[in-house]
Amino acid sequence: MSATVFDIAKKATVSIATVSRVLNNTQNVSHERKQRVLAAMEELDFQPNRWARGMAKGQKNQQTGQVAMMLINIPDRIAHTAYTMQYIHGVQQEIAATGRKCLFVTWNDQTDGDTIPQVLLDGEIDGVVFKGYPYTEIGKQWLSRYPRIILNPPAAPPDCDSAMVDYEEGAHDSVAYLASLGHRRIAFVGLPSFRTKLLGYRRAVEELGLDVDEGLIHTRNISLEDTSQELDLNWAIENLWSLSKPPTAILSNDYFCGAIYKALAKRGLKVPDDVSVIGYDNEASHCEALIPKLTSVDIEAVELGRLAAKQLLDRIQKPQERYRKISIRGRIVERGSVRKL
Amino acid sequence: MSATVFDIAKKATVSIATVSRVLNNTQNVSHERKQRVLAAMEELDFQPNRWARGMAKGQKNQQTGQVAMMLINIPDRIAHTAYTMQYIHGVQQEIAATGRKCLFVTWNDQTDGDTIPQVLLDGEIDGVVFKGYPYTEIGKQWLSRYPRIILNPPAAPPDCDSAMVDYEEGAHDSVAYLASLGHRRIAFVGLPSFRTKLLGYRRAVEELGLDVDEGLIHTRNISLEDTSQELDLNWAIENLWSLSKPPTAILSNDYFCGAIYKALAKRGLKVPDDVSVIGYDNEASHCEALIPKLTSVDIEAVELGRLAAKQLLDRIQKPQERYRKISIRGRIVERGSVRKL
DNA sequence: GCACTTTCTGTAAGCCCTTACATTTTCAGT
DNA sequence: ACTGAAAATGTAAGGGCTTACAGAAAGTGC
Repeated sequence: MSATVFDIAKKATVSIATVSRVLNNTQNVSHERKQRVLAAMEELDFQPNRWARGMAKGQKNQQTGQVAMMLINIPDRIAHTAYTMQYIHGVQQEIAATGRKCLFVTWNDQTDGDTIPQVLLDGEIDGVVFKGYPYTEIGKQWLSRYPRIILNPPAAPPDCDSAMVDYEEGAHDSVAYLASLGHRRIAFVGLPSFRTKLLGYRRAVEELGLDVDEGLIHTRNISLEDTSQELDLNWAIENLWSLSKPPTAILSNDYFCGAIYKALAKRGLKVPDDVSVIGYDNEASHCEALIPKLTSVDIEAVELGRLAAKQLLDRIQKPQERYRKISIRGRIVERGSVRKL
Repeated sequence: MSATVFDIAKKATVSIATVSRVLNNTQNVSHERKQRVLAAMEELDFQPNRWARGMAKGQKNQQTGQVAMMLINIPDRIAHTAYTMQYIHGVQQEIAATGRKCLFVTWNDQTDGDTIPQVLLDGEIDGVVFKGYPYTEIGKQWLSRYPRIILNPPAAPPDCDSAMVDYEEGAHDSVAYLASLGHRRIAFVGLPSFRTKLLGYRRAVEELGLDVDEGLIHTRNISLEDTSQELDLNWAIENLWSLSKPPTAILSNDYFCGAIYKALAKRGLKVPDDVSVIGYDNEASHCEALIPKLTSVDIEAVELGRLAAKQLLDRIQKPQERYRKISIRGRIVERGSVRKL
């Protein structure tokens, strides 16, 4: 049996109210009595019962002070990356900064079936920042009971806040960056799903009066499988270099740049001497493994996590306001794959 | 104001005891009344107040059902990596599997000063899995109040459980693996701090009767700074190839292998045709960025996290038992940097 | 129908705090 | 020394639930 306020009060010969006041530092208590109480607490190893506290605080404290960071149906391949870690870290930092706590939850319909995470079930959270979606109806329902914000979905959902990576501006900025170094013919290599990036690319090319040439744009379902990927990118590079005027720089994704380097090397082209290459995502260990190290657009995942958490906290206060879509502009991290023309 | 048992009782015209019995399914309640109660709950959207419940249940329920996963004084460079993510994921999985919840906490003496994380302060956790140490005395004290386990410290501390990556076996296994492919002269390149790995290396070399040659072992304070690192590893490779019989394989760390590839290339040596290279840590995006992709020893971080959490849960049950040091053997992930001799 | 067991149900006490309100003490200003 | 305000302290009322205990209803065997 652990000590209660009564035990402390008796030991320190004060009233329970005084004990409580010392405990919460709410009102003036004479120095001498305070010491007595503190001493008694120390001696009896007093641990206030948190349920009793919660109960006594009553309505005023309906918030649990806990927020969940959820990874929903994220395959390990994606979950186990630096930027997922960054998201989580950002979220946690912001939550901790307000004295709240961050629960980390993974939820996988494949493995868990219809099991709803315990956290949602017993409602010990005020809201959730999540990445990915639940597949099941029942899962969606449970999630929708809480104030929430989704991290970087392909498209902002209509029924909650979202925090997006601004791929358009990122692509725009990297084109502008290359242009500022004198590049006029910039290739775009990516998947057809890179629509937003392509938008940014086109806008920048137009704004800056660079060479417009559809031949410079290669979007194709590049295989994620290694060997085919190399073939795909080889093909892309061959096409680019069969243009009457080949590009002097290539815009792509970190993930493809290894194969791009290789394809360029095959044609005897050196990075960055002959061609500048700029990636996207700034997956550090990837970029730094390449030789030369890859210049890339950082998506600012930590900051995005922080903003998302901040927005969630706002949302918890004001459940009624219109849903917001916040987005964040990336930042170019210079390494060794781009040179001045 | 949300509904209470009284409201339900009134609505269903039963006593609060009956409501409670339905809620907890503890005693027989006639079918008819049970239905009435259930209906009333549904209608009033009854959510039992968890503080009141905790309070009423009293002692029987002293566990909070929450466990913290803490990153203490881990610099971002290390925190934002795939394997940190894997640790966390493993810990979370195991904790969730027992119906508990996982709090994610970062704690940084540099930025936070003497601030103790809220989680420790209000004791809403049953234990903690942590990576890194608090620097301050007061921090250590707070941490030591809880059942805990440390993830992969340089050395197992005497005052808590620890979960270690078995670098010795990992190094041993990779030597054995190379030996099984016909390699007899295997170089070891790393930092002086790679003592455990070196132990495994030597043991394997001896066990398997491979060439013993101190010249094959290069431990030196390789710089973490890019350009110097290249110089350091260049120097290592030069030394190795100035031996009368150079190695046919190199054992190192993922992080150094980029520069090792480059140094080898400089001497006209191709990986894996002329030299096999095997890394350590299996940082996927790093290994896969290299060309050829790097074969590496996976530290099984997810599994280690899981084991650590499991051990912690045990520890919480049996606080008195001797501290344990659990360790886990890695697994070689084959990619393209090793070939049969 | 009676005595007795078994099953249900209700009353009320208690879990351990916080805090409104009442009371006592302290202290400045006269 | 006396007054009134400010500071310190204490008393007691909950807060929403569980559960021991007692009492009512239903079921059993004769």
